[in-house]
Amino acid sequence: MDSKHPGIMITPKDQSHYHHGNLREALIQTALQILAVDGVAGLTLRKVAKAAGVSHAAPAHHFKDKTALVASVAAEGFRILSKELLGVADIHQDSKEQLIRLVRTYVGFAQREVELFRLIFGPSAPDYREYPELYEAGIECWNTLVQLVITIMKDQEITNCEPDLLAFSLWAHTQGVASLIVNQAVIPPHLIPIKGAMQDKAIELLIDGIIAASRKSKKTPDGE
Amino acid sequence: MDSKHPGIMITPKDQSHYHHGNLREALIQTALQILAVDGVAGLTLRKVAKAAGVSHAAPAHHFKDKTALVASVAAEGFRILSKELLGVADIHQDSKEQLIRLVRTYVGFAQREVELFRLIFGPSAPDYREYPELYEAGIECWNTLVQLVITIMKDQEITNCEPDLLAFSLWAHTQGVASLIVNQAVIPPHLIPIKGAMQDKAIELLIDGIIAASRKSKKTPDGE
DNA sequence: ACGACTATCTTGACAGTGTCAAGATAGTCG
DNA sequence: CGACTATCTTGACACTGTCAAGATAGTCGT
Repeated sequence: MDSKHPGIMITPKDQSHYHHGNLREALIQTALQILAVDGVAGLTLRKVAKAAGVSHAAPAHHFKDKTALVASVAAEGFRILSKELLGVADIHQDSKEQLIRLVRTYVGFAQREVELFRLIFGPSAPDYREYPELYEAGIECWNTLVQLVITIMKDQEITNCEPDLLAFSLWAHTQGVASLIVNQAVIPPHLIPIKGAMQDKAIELLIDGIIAASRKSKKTPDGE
Repeated sequence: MDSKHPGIMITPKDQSHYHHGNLREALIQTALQILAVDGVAGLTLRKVAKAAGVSHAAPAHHFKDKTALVASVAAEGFRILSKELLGVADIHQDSKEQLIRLVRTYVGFAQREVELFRLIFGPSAPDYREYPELYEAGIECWNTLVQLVITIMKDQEITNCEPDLLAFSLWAHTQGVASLIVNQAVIPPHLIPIKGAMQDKAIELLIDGIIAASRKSKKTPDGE
């Protein structure tokens, strides 16, 4: 048990500090690492405390609850995701390609940071209404997404729906793909080898659909 | 605490049985009710045992683990979902309408049985490879979905993609919508009032997209 | 420089959790 | 009727989150 997290120990930078120095941040980072190894179920306050080199009750002085710590970890997750999504925007290219890239980045994040993704979008996610930090990080992530979608819509001259709506639809689809993959949804065995291909196809289907729908509505404008 | 589950007590049908009679099934049903009230986090072996009127270690003789019980509960959830989806097939009507109905049913299930949905598709879901009962129930649910999609594809003369692929795409999208709603994903406040409308629009977008993509490919067949 | 004062961390305790071992009980079969 | 098995109970264990009380270190007023 002890040897399971060999390099995970996060020690204060300045040993002279009896007071850890920046325990709050250290706890979050430690929690992130433990989460990645042991999953949501294995993320324990006491384990985090021990790995950070403090007593089991030390976290209480920086986080009211275990939930509060989880909220901060989730917020950190949102920030990481935001950053990755922003990276997509930097690459200038065909906007349909960019859209696909966007989705791939999202799904890629989910696959790479499985447990973090589960934490953020799963049942263990804290109520964001109670944690402003989490809320802000989440909204920033959403805004990043919408901003990208708006750019792409201009490019593709899609005008038949609002950016928010399109972003939501895209988000839902992406979220679904990621969720099904990450949470190991029950998929027939003969489909498992081509799961990756299916995922790509599913994305294309949606994007083509959006564009096609936009073209259609340009010819036959629908007031609704 | 005791008064929180007033009518939840599931007692043996035949009082004369010291041996509960059918404790296994009773535990699953009790767990379903506790799950609905207290959520995944509140689903406790001891609580289930007490509500079923047996000692805290009694479940061990019917379920190897807590996870094993959860697996059975999840399997039951899949069966409920399957049944509801099948109900959609019974209603004969325009197949696009049927497709929308299908998605609505799925999302409706997620909204009505929030905690059960979280259990099935969340991190707490047991590995289906270890629980044949769960696997079978899941596959049956998937097959139900595919069967419906095949019917609809025939109706709409969609031939440019395999049913499995379309089903997966549809499933992913639906799963995403349900997941975002159920797990209270961070959504900007100004969008919350129109969340329902967005959900409907998102579905339509996908379905229109699929159909449009099918039409397109009929005119310009793409070998890939 | 010295004594309050506060922030930070430790120690110890508590109820609640899942799980295991050992014993009690009831139904079944030879 | 006695052995046998399935089923359930009791008691214990390590582990969890949380709280209260005390110890420690840094800061500030005087």
